[in-house]
Amino acid sequence: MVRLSKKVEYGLIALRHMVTSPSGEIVTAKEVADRYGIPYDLLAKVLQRLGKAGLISSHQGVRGGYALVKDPRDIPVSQIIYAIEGTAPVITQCLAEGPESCDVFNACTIKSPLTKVQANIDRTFHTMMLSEIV
Amino acid sequence: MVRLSKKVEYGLIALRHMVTSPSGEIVTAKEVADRYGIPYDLLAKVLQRLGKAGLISSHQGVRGGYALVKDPRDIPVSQIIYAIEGTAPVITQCLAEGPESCDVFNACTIKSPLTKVQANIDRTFHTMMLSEIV
DNA sequence: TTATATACGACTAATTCAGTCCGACTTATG
DNA sequence: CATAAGTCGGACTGAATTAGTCGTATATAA
Repeated sequence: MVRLSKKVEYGLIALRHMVTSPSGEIVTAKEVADRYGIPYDLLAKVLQRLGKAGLISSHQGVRGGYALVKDPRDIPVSQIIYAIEGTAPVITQCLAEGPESCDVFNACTIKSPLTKVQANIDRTFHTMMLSEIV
Repeated sequence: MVRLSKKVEYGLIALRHMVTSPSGEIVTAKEVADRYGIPYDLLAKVLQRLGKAGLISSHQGVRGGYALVKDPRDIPVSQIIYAIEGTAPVITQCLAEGPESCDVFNACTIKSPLTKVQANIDRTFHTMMLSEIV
């Protein structure tokens, strides 16, 4: 399975929504959830993580919400995924968590070749910017 | 999560083993399982699927086993994944199973842009050949 | 005839993901 | 200063996927 999580999908939808909104406008989690039929609680958590990662700014209290602060051309998809999932998109466990996590590590013959595949994946997600997702 | 399944990892290890074995030599599931510390039953199933897909030949009975029949330079990784998983590596459900599978489909604004990312992934797995995994 | 293999489906266990719930904190506004 | 509208964040549950196991059938070399 090589699939983006729902959280990432929801995050991208929300970010795209912000990109296409009037510049600097604050948008709430509820608005986005209603607009796109996304579970509110889940989306809220996703936006919080994007906020903590500094990809968007968050404003608490009445009339609070989230807003884009960076140029979408400067936000690679890889960064979005990392902010939401806490890990980069990595195709094997040992590449993600190190040798200890794999109980075939010593006998494994493919980890080195697979770094080539991984490099391509990296490039894909690093090159694609939020601005291209519109 | 963007990760190859254990089945695919095991399949790649086994295929690599065959590629590096003396040409045309028959290798059994047990051999490979022991050699690399892979669960036998699981590996057996993986090899059966690779056999059914025609990527390797299978031989039943005493002194049976599996052998490479194609040039590893003609076997793209995408084909290996498809043979083992039954599906191509696709980053969203709606790209894999069609609109019905997604309950946000109509409101979803990112499916079209994501096809660009998908195209890169496709190219990566389609371009990388088994011969490069050695 | 027997030992050694693959073939294949059903099943269970473990892990991950999606989604929900709840209480706390922040702040604009009447 | 009370209240409503927001974010913040952890704990929890249920669903889905993946990993691994088991049993039985079938093929075949010796």
